[in-house]
Amino acid sequence: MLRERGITKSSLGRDEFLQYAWEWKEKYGGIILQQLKKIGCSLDWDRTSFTMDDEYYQTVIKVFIDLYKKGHIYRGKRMINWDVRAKTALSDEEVIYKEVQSKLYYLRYQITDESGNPLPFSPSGDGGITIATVRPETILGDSAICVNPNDERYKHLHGRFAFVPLINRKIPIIPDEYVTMDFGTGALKVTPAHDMNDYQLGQKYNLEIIDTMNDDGTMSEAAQLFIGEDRFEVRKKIIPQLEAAGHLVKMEEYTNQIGFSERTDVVVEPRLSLQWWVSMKNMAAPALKAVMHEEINFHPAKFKNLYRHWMENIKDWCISRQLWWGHRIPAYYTPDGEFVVAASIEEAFDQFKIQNTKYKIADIRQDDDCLDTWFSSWLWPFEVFKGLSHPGNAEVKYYYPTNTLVTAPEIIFFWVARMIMAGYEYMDEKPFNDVYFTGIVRDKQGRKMSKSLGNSPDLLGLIDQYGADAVRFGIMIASPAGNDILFDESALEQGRNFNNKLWNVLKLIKMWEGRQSPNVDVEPANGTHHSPLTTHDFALAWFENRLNQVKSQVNEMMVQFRLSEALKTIYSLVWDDFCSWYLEWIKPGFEQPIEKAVYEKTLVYFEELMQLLHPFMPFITEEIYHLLQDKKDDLCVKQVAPLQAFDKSILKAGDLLKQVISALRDARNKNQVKPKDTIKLHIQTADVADYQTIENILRKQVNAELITYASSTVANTIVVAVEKDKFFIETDQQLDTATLQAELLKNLDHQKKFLESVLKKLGNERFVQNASPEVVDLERKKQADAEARIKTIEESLQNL
RNA sequence: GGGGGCAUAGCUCAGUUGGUUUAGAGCAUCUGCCUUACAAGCAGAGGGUCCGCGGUUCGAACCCGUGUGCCCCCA
Repeated sequence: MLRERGITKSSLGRDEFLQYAWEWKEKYGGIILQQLKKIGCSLDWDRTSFTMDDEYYQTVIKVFIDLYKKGHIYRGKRMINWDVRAKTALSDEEVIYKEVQSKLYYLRYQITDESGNPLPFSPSGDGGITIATVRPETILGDSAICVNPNDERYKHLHGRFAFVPLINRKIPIIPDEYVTMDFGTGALKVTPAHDMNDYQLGQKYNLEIIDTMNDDGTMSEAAQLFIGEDRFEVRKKIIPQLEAAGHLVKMEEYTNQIGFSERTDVVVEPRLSLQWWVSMKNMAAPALKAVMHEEINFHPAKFKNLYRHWMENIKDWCISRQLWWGHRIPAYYTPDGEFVVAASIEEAFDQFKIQNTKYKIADIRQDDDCLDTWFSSWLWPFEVFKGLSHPGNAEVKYYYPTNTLVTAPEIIFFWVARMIMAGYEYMDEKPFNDVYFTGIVRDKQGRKMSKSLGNSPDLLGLIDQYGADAVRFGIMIASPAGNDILFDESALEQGRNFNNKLWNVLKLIKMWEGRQSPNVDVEPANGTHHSPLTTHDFALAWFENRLNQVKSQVNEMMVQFRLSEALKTIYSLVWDDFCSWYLEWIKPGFEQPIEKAVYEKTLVYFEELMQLLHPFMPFITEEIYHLLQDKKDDLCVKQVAPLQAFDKSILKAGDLLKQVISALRDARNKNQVKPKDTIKLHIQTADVADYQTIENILRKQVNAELITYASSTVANTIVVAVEKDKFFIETDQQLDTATLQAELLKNLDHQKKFLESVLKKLGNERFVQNASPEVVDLERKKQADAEARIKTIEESLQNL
């Protein structure tokens, strides 16, 4: 926003900058809420909260002071990015990395022998070690030379010393795995004051930190040489001097990434500076325990490992940020650098007075830095209910600990871990029971969505294009907990198509609204007696049981946070079981009435399907729920009915029916029987009664004009074997016996191989002895079934 | 440099205590259908040494080891 208006941050004072920041917040902060509403998040929109709200802000400050008093907050040194022109620290976001053509200088240092005496130095002889650097001016701050301990070239030098060229300061040669053997010469100069990584090494080996630079980028007195001259001037000047003294071995062209200040475009200088820290060890202990002992459950659980590793090796938390927007650190300084921590400048001055300060309140200055954004966010689970500003209030008592945190795995340390710590520190209790980690959405190339890449999908645009429910569907179907999802619009298309399907179901059922017949008992062709209620008993009973079964499955999945699986299951229930099977089974003929009982049951089923689907697709399901019948209640608040038991035998019968229908359709297809051509179907089975109950369905589904029961083979027919039963398709079509035979042989081969594998298992004595009886029984059943199928197929082959 | 993860159909991915009729879905592909809810659809089909190797086990996509290739987080 500022950039658009041509304003730079440095041209503004702090107060003016904050004005702009608030303006931005008011304008854009609402956009994300708008998006959440549009995608159907079911939240209490009257109770949004912001960490910079007055009361929350004060709580953050209170917590800082509290932790400081407890001794958990302290000041310590840390490497930061320094802008030598603006003479200010930069946040990481303000550093712009550019690829730069540099030179890599190979410099040779004089070394000592084993007893620490200098070896004679010559540009090529034994008495030296060569390092490579792009910043030769920093050698004046060297504290050590480091080599990889496994590097044969330098093993003899471990424990010896080297001398910094030109100033001859004696520094140790140390071995550490940090050094890469194949970069440069394999020997690294260590300059703790001017390089992040070198600083770490310095800490590890307790090396001297020699700050050779002033805050304006000129050399300091500690450098001994070139004092007061600019770092880049020094780089130019030092090379000829090194060359003259025989230290310069060679120069190479080298491309590297260098950080530039966003504000002044000068090269950023890593610099040690005083920052604020929170010590973490004590707070981490209960937070680690909570997750390891499953008082707090991670979904998926694989993140427990990650969490444990981090918590066991936790480092102190640097909470100061060189920013203006945020919670300003409540530390106050006198001009000579003394400081106190206090809620206001007045309180700070009171503290200074106790220390008999010579300064006036006007001399006191507050810390310029702000707190890390997570230092406010970690209080969220309780302070959002004002649990710290108004301890023990009714809301925090009711809501805390909260149920489930939904968040991204990338902030498991930044946010999740710290909320848990803050929960135990300030509430003496965990902040939530479950943590659900969503996947990170990536683009088709697998890249993370980011503002700078500009590859984030335009959510509102996608909603316009596909609909909110379709977008929700597309994202949820593809994202099991904690796995990244590659954003692919084809999943949204699937969602859109599903919406379309649901509308069409509504359309179909609506067509039946004024077209019901009383329940009739259609006399079946063969005169067998059917139930007095309806000929659709089987379809109704089957779907009702199937619905109850899926409800149980979905319930189980939801409890375990397996959301994408739950959605897939519901999707398949609606599209396959309800639409492709059930509705086709009960659908009356053209302009025929539907039986009242069937119609009413169908309404109930469809409503229940909408309720099952509602959490995933709230808009369309709510709409259909109300369009279907006048309703006083809303799906979004409707309680879910208790789960009901289901009858497995009827589900099995349904599966068999589906299998028979598919097999017969396949046979029709393969024999080029046109969809419109009717067939005569002859069934050879031991269970005639079973087929009679589903005869009407079967006739409709395979377009048969007649179904009879045969006691033996029917000649000149297409033979289809399903389980132990045989089906003979009689048609006017010329039969292609070769194709039929090939099909049967293929099937026979498959069954035989299967039987073979089962027999091999059962023939293994150790299997029969060790496996559980149920498993062995199952194998025996597989054997019997396979043998029966083989017999059927063989008989069919003989008939050809 | 430290840590974590992934590898299953052409593509994107499911597959939870190792045994569920010798692996599932969507998309893509092929065949046949404009069949009065739906062509954004219907009915079918094909497609997989579950990354390589070794081990544990009566039994491994699943557990262990190892190799290879990718990804992420932290520094």
